[in-house]
Amino acid sequence: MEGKGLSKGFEHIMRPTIYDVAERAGVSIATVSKVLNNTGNISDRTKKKVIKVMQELGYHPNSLAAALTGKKTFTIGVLVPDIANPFFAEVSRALENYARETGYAIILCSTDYQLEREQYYLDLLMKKQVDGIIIATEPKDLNAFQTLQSRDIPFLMFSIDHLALSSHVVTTDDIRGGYLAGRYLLDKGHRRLAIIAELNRPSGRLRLEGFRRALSDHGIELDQRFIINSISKIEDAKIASQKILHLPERPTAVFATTDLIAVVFMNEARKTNVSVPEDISVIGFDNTIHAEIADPGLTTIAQPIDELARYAIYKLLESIENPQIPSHRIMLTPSLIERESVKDLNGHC
Amino acid sequence: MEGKGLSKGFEHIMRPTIYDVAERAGVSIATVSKVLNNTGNISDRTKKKVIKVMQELGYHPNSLAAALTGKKTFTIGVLVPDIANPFFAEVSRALENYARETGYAIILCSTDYQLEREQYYLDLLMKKQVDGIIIATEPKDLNAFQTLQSRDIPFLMFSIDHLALSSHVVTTDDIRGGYLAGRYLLDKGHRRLAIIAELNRPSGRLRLEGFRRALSDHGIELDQRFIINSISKIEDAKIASQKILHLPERPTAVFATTDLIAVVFMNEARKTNVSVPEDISVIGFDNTIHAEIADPGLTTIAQPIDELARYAIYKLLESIENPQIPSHRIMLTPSLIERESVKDLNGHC
DNA sequence: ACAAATAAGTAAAGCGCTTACCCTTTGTTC
DNA sequence: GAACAAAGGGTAAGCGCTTTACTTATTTGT
Repeated sequence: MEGKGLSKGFEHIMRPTIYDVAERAGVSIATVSKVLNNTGNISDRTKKKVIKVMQELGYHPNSLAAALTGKKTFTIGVLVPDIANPFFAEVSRALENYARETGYAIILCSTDYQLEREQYYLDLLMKKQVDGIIIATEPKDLNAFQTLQSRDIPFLMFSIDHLALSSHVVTTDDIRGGYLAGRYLLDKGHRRLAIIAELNRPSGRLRLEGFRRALSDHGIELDQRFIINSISKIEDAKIASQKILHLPERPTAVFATTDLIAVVFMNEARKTNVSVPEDISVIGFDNTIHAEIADPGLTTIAQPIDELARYAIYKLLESIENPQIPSHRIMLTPSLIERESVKDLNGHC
Repeated sequence: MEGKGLSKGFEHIMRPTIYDVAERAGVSIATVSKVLNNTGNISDRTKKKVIKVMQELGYHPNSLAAALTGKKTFTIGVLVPDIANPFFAEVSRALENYARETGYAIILCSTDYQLEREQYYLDLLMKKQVDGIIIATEPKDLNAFQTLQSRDIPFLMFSIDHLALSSHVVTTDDIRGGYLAGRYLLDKGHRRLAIIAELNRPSGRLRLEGFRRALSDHGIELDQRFIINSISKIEDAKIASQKILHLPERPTAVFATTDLIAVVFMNEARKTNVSVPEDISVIGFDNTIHAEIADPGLTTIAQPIDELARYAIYKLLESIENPQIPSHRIMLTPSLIERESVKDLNGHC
């Protein structure tokens, strides 16, 4: 036993180990381990004594060593494209919260939309032996994911989907979201509708699809010229907004597939002396802080972030416990948050 | 050597270890370790062979095991109060970015302003043997930090400071920031100035202090009634804004100590038919996306987030390498981002 | 051509913990 | 009070890697 514990005279620099606790408590390391994990049969008296010593020594078990034997690190990796994007910031927050509740920590990886970083991080997470991975970046390189599959690392696609991958998926029903937006505008009496969509992203296209269906269910075909493409960045959104504002026959309502685009549109409208919602109505998507802070408040489709996160953690942990479970895809329904950016045209007929 | 590697017939479930690589490459594990870390003397031929085998096996070294011997985990913990707050989201992004560049991963912990979570996370991070910790939450419980000190875990306070703690500190010079805001408004000819400040936070009070000094340097005393307290939340900010808007003698300019407050103020002003910047000028602090997206664009004091993050990582790694280095406090100067929310009164004299 | 120097590898001892598996005490039952 | 079962605790073998100390193969100088 001698020689395993604290080197004498170096107490201040060596962190105490299980040997130190054992020695000082006059028990074996097995006993200490058992009180640590509440396993085996240990008398109350011994337990108390050991715990007391741990506190005296300021002992914190080394979870690395534990993981090396126990096989679990209680860490999960989360891959997002951009943590500074309010949507992903909210997502991270929610994921982190549920992870904590179940005793897991999160390694956050922001890929900045770069494929190479995606690879780098996936590699890193594997090296760090995370117990599972949540992926919220659009998969560019299927290879990397196939590696995950083949190495039996549980993972889950969050808020995105890929047909080539048979993994767990937790996502918002974007089609339904788009439908919801369309339906709402129609209900409010709007007939000439435009959309600014992120056509380069699957979710943007799905939202468009839902929107289109809402209209066609109502006997209206979405005019091709009223579909404007834009990525969710301020400059791009400005350009797209101006296109809409200068359309020969201006629509009475616009559906923007992200709140950011919607807010930028509202600003551009104001600059062009077009008032929201008096002259033109706007509806967004995501219900980020932008929607809440905007003036007038932005009516928007809310992704059920908290629910998504809860399911994601739940499903992931489930498949960590039992990798055999066949993969599910869970699609949660978004909901409409009504604020003041859509005018009710019905009173005016 | 036999018996250490892959259990036959279980190749698909056991991840390959250094033993498997060694066996298959016909070398010892020491050799494999050396090519892995590029240490020692290994011939090119052997190196190539080993690398080839690693690829064939899809071998990823277990960094836990490495950390258990090598003493470093290449992981740092980051404690923020709320990852969904745009400022901290940006901070996390920047920190993560610099950490990645230096080969470190980040465990992100969002305390949600709760003391108990702070403790929980600090404990977790110690268990996970992080190499260092960056703390961006205001220290409520000095005890916990003292533990860090006593256990010789390098840590660094980010964008906050505490006089009782002698640790590394990287922060924005809030006083100078407030001064900058005041100076700018004065330069633009404003004399009747108000401030909405987070008086419950040190940074808010320092910004107020700087603002006050700018005025007094100019022979103006900041009127006590023109100092409004508010936390940085929409509802609170609305109330504070209304107080200002209904002041008997309305100020010509307002300094809000966060962008969120500033933007809410702009919205409230608009609702009250007070136009920004025509009737009242506004200047914010932080230069978050809110400022950029606002209409009119919000003139604001930018915290040098990227620089702060760079220094923070740099300093932390430095003290990981060499814990003897005496603690420094680095204060970076904020800068003014000019947009359209402040009117120049000078032309009108 | 041969010792000295250097290059290329290996064996083995941990790192701090978990976990079979084993050995003592006690208490229990008839 | 003999026989047996828990309860309480200890021993020791790893987990996958790094590293020191050491052996053996290959150059190099003269």
